[in-house]
This record gives sequence, C-alpha cells and structure tokens, in this order.
Amino acid sequence: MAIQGHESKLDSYNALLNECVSQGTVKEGQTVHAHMIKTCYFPSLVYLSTRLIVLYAKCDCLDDARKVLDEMTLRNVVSWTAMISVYSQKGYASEALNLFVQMLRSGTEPNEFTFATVLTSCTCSSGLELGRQIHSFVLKTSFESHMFVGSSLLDMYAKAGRIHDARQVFTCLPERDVVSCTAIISGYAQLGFDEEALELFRQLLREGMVPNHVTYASLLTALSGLAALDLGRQVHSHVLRSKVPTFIVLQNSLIDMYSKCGNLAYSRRVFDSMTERSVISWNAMLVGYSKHGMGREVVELFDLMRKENKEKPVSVTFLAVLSGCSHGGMEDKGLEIFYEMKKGTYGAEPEMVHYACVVDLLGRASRINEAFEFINKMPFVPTPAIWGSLLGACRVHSNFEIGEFAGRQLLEIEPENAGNYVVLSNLYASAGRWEDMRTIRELMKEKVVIKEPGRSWIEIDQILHTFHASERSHPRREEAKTKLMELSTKFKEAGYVPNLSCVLFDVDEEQKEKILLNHSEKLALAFGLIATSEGSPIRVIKNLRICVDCHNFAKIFSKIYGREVSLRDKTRFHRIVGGICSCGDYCRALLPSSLPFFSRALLTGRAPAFFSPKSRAVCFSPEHLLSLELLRSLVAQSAPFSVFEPRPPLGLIQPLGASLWGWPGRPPMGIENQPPMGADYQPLGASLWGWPGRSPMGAENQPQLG
DNA sequence: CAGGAGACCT
Repeated sequence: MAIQGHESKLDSYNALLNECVSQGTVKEGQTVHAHMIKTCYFPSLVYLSTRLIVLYAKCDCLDDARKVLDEMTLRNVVSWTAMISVYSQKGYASEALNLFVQMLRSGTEPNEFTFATVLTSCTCSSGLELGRQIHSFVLKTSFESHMFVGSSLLDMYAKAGRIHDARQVFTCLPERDVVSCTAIISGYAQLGFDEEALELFRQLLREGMVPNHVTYASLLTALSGLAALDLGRQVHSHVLRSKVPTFIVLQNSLIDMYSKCGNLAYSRRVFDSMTERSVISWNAMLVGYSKHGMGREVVELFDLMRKENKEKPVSVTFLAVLSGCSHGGMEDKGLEIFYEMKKGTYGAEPEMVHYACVVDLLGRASRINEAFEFINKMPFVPTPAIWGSLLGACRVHSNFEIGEFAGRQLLEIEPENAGNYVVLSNLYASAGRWEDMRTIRELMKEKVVIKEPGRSWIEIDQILHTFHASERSHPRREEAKTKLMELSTKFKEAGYVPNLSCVLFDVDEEQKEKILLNHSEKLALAFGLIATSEGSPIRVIKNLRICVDCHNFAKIFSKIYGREVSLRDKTRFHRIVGGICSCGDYCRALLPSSLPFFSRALLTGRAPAFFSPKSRAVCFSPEHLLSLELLRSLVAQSAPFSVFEPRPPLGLIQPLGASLWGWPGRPPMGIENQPPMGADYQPLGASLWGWPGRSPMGAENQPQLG
C-alpha cells in the first residue's frame, strides 16, 4: 500500500511537472519542486530531477537548473545531456563544453544524444580544435553514422569554414533527412559558395529531399548572394502554393532576398503582409533601405518600429540605421540617434561597429577633424575599418595630415591589404611627395596578399553572363571588348578621363589604361549595351567594391546612352540615372575594383594564391599549377584553411529550361496580392543550375582530405 | 527524462 502510494505520488509529480513545462509556468513549478523536497527524497530520482532541469531552463532560470543537477545524488547520461543542451541552446558554449568535460571525468559515457548536443557548442573561436577531438571520440564510439550526430558534425565543420570536411561527413552518412541536407546546403550558402549551394539543392531535390521552411531559407540566402531574382520568385511561388506554413524565418529571408536582388518594393510588400514580425524582420527591411541609400525611409521605418514598440532595436538595427543615415545623406539624424544611444535611450550600448559608422558618417560629410577627434575619444582601440574609413574620407576631401596619420596606422595593423597602400600612395602623389609614394609602392610589393578575384555578372533573358578579368570563357567576350574600346574612345571625347591611380601595378600609362578597361564591370556594361534593347535598364552585380574609375565610367555610360544603370557592389546599390548616382559619388575607397587572378604573381613574382576571408579558403588558378608547393606550405602553416579547386568557368550559364517546379517565372503572389508588374519590375533572374556537362560536386573536384 | 539545419550584421 505504502509503496503503491509512493509510486502514484511520483506519477502525480511527473504529470504536474509536465504540465508546468508545457505551460512554461515557473511559479507553479517551484511550488511542485518545494512539495517534492518536503515529501520525498527526489534528488535520487533521476527522471524527476531531469524534468526539473528542463522546467527551469524553459523559464530561463539557468542557475536553478544547474543547481538541480549539482544537487542530484545520482546522475545519468540523460540528466547530464539535458543540462548540456540547455547551455548550448541558450548560447553558453563554454559552459556546455565544461560540463561535457565534467561529465566525462565523472565516468559517464556519452551517447548519441550527448554528441549531437555538445557539437553544436563547438562553433566558437577555439571550437574547431575541440570539435575535432570530439569527432575522434565519436569515431571510437561508432556514432559517426548516426544522422543527428552527423548533422551536428557537418554543421560544426561548415561553421568553421571547413566545407570539404563537412561535405565528407555528409557523403559518409548512410541515411539523410531534411535536416542533414539543409545543414550542408546552408554550409555552402553561408560561406558564400552560392552556386554550389544551389547545385546541391537541385541535386538533393532530384534525389527525393522534401525541403521545409529552413531549407528554403538557406536556399534564399544563396539566391540573395547571386541576385537571382527570378529563381527567388520561383521559391516564393512554390512556398505560397505548397503547404509550407508561413514562418517568420522564411518571410525574413524573402525580404532580404528581394532587397538584395534590387527589388525593395517586393521586400516591403512581404514586410507589410506579415502578421507577426521579429527584430530580424525590421533589421532586414532597414538594411535593405540602407544599402539602397534611402536615408529618409530608414529613419521613417525606425520611427515606426519605435512607435509600435513590440520589438526592441538591437545592435544590427542600429548598424542599419546609422549606415543608412550615412549613405542616405542624413548625417545629423544619424548623429542624433548615436548620441541618444550613448545616453541609454534605447537600452543598447554603442559597440565598435557603431563608432565605425559614425566615423564614416562624419568623413562623408567632410567633417574630418571632428572624425579624428571622435576616434581619439573612443573607448576602443581603432580597428582597420575605422582608419580605412578615415583615410578614404581624407582622400576624397584632400586632407593630407590626418590622412597620412591614418594611413600609417593602417599599414602597421593591416599590412596585407592592398587597398591601404593604394590610397596612401595616392595621397602622397596628390601632395607631390613622390619619394614617399614610391616607398609605399615598394612596401606593397613585399607584403600584399590579394584576396579575391573580381567578377561581375549581368542577367539577360534568364541567362547569367559572368565576366572575370582573367577569364576567356565567355563566347561573346571579344565582341564585348571591341564594344568597350569603342565606348572608351567615345567617352573620352565626352570628357571621361581614366583614373590611372586606380591601378596597382607599376607599368606605363598605356598599360594602366588597358588594365582599367579590363575591369569586369566595364565588360559587363558593354555587353549589356549590345545584348539588350535600346533604353532598357542595365543591372550589374559585382562581388567587390566598385572603383572610382568604373563608377565614373558607369555615370557617363548612363548619360550618353540614356540607360538606367543599377550596380550592386559589395557594400551597396548604385542607381545611376542621367549621369547621377544615388551614392552621391562618395567613393572613399580608391580600390582597384577587379584585381586579376594572377595579380599577386605579377606583383611579387610568386605563385598566385588568394584566400577568401569569408570562407577562409585558399584558391589557386588552374593555369598556375606550379603553386602546389606553396599550397602545401600554406596549408601546413595555417590549420584553419580549406583548400579549393578553383570554381568552374562561369563565362556563360545556360538557362534552366523547365524550371524547378515547372512554372518558370510565375508571379510569386496570389492574384489578390499581386503587385503591379509595371515599370518597376525587371526580371534579374539567373538560371544558375549547373554548368553544362559538369557537376561541381563531382569526385574529380573533391580535394583530398586528411 | 536529453539531440541535429535557419532569417538581419562583420
């Protein structure tokens, strides 16, 4: 009788706790907890205690949850794993890892649940090393083919930039589901391998993957990177017509996709149609306006956000607002918001990035001395971005003294960035200090590492045409080049003067001009002119920042041919109409816009290599296979790098033909929500699936692991 | 009783 009563009491506790967990009520949970303390010796009852841990975690009482674990007289894998999971989910990575170690020391063997959980905490700075150790451990326990463990593992590698290791784990999985497929697709997308992400999505779809809203969100990330509007609309259509419920995450990525494809009207439509919004929805919309240089809209939307008062602005919100004010000519408003922030009006402290925005804002407004003072009074050590911003402003507004100071700071802390040398040497040249200019150029040859080759693309009739300074693969490249020569002559007559200071190399002027004309966005523009009908707008996407010379070129182009030019570069949109650009001509970076693939070889006489900071990948050009030795030494020196085969030639990508879901380019919204397809809509769609006859994921393209 | 993927920003 007594025993039975005891058991039924435990059952009631269990039921009560379950109820509290599902309702998320701490108070009642605490009452149950207190009752348990009084009536039974529960710390030895593992599952009841574990329920308590979950309850407290759900109510954000992490310390209480931990206290329950610490006071347990008997613990098993489940209770340890529950607590580790609490820490990982709330973002306390080091606590999670410490607890994992503590668990091992206590002699408890981890199981597949533990591994799947703890690996999600290995994404911090020292995470890869730990993750590797855990991977070895996983191999010993032969959980590596477990789907959940495998997904965590591959995600861990992808987040550390080791996409090939991630791919290897994925390939070895005996079974796959949406989550593991999404993890690998999003791995590619997040590292900027957008075409690869797309190709993989398509391949997995053929193999029977049933995507869910997370998969589509990841796919949209890749499409945003490519500015593939038409495909983005296909995804939107598909989502609306299929039974995928509307998730905020997915709507947020739609807002972002439309804005990065140049179609803010659609972004706003999605934003307005949402019944519920998260901070990220607001951020995505604000960032969109900011990148398009629409300062007034940024401020208006920010005011609306504060009026609604549902979502608190966070760090990224202020980043968007401040840079929007800077790019959109609302300097005073930006400063006002920054100082309100400092006063604590919004409950968010300004961080380094916000200070950087203010420096940019002051520099843009020609308030150089003020910007310099601002930097000196900052509570942070200035970053390269801050000095770079100031140096750029000094170049534009010809302030030699402060510019030289900023430049010297930069060369010290960021010696591998070519742009710094170029801007500083230009500053010396404009002050007539030729000796200093030469010294800087010499210095550059020793230290510079070229980062990423430039490329530009333009979509015409659903075909994506890519131009690349050192690539010869586009079938109409010669035609485009001939047209470009013609434009150059014509524009010079109209007053265009090539800005030779945009060239890195120490060659004669004629050579410099040639190099400038080789910049990929000029080729894309020239091609746009011959391949589109008269008067239609031309949209070009560029993976780096546009240089001053190409910017001037595009302005004259728009004026002479009466074409609207929309150019998305690394940081923002330039909308050029009648020779006037929406950016207000503030090109503080006098960077060469398109560094040829082999420029490092030209500069240093050494093998060409670049690494992409985003993906931490080293890449080599196929024409220069002699670089293998250097490759090995680079890899040996720097553990966290992946080695890549170069991307396949992207000269011309064929259209999709029958599109993914069989409705090519159908309007993404139902008739009733259909925005007008009038003058504002120009398909930018890029049919990017695959390169003819070649899969980027083929075995021949897989690098050797280990 | 515990577990894997995701949107904004660098």
